[in-house]
Amino acid sequence: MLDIRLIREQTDFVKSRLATRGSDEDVARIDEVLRVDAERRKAETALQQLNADRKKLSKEIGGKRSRGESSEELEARVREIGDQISLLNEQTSTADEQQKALLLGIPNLPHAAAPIGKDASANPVVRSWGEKPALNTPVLDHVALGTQLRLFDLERAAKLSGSGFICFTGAGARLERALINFMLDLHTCEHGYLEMSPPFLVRRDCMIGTTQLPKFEPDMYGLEENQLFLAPTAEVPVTNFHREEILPASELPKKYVAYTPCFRREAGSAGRETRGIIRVHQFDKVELVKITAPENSYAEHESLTADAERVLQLLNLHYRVIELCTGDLGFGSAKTYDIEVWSPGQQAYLEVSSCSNFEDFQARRMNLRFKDGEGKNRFLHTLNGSGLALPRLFAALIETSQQPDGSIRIPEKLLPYFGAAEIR
RNA sequence: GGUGAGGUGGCUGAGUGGUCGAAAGCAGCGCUUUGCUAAAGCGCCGUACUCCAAAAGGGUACCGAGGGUUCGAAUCCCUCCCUCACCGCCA
Repeated sequence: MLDIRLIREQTDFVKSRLATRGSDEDVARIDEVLRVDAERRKAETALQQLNADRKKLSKEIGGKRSRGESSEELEARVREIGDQISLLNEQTSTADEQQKALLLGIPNLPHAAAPIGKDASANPVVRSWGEKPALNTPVLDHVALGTQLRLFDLERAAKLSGSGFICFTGAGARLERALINFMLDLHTCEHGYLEMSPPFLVRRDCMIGTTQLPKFEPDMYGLEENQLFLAPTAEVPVTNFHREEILPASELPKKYVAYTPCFRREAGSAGRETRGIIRVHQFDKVELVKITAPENSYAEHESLTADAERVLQLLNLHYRVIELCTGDLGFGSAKTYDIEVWSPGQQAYLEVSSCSNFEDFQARRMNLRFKDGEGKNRFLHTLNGSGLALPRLFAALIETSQQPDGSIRIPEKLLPYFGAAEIR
């Protein structure tokens, strides 16, 4: 959520930053929100005056009554004021709700240095690591490999839950578990994150806090009766863990890592990148979340991205890092790096992590603050990134590690977790 | 799921219709005095919104949330949420 004061006081700046995202609608919403804001404040000022009058007169009535004097005339006047108050009350709360709804629908301002561009084709490659493996056999993709070695069963999974679900089996299930444990250990023991195992079902307020709602409700799984949502990412429960809190500066930065399954409708993505286990309705992910003072958030963003990259380096998988241009940037993000691992089977880079700095955009929505050195309450900055998302990592890993005889060689770092050197 | 008890400021805890944004204590900050691994005294000490060109200074709202009664609600009524205890059920 953008600061209404910033919108009021630096309207042109806000508009020009928003315009880089490429949506005229967002820019138009600024005028709309300013109009409603002016209305709201006008009504509120009048309301406050009336409240003050009523308060004063009511006290006078109290005084008169205790002295045994008549207060009928005053009471009539206050009753009149009361009527006006309830009218204005409605006006202010309507304007207030309108303003809030508008603000919730306006995306974050891209960072000043963000590459300008219309869509994903304009995302610059920031760096790449390793090289595409030279596989001399006919290269199998993860679906062929997985089927052949019985690592997962997509057909039977469909029997359980429909298309877009995975059921890992045997060595595949074990490899999934090994990867999760490997990543959790890496981030907790070497990168200093605190492990968390949060609920997967979260309340509506949390989904608003981390910007999944209200705008992206069609993409979420919800449980109508009790107003809970299946978290599409651990970002939601973990970031909201401190919602509505004022953290002491001494406790910053907060660094959390959590493994959770993630649930996404992926509405409208049918047929796009849907082969095998690349885009599914439920997948596992290890997520990194940081809550920091504003001064440090960009440094923390770099190190968070590096922490996620480390997973691929240790597994010896070729990847590249791209920065999202203004037109491709997520709704709440000011700056995002995507980490893309190389998939030999698809001859393409697959996104396995998206590392974002939301600045205070989420913190405002969840009223997440800290006490700074001067004792003032200020909004924190929140960041997150996958570290990493599993199915795609799984796919790239087995494709990269395939041997001429059709077996898969397990990377050295995974041996303690997997317990065998190969899958055949 | 049932029954009961509760939800007040950073914490503890008063307050059952009128000068209560809220006593008191603790913690915190500042000053004074004495002086030494501390004590005493005094003062300050919530958040949000809003008015004013700004500062100074006003104002309004907030006692779990939302409604209602009333001239006036922390205080009375209703609904909901949460916490605790006991019972039931249960991985």
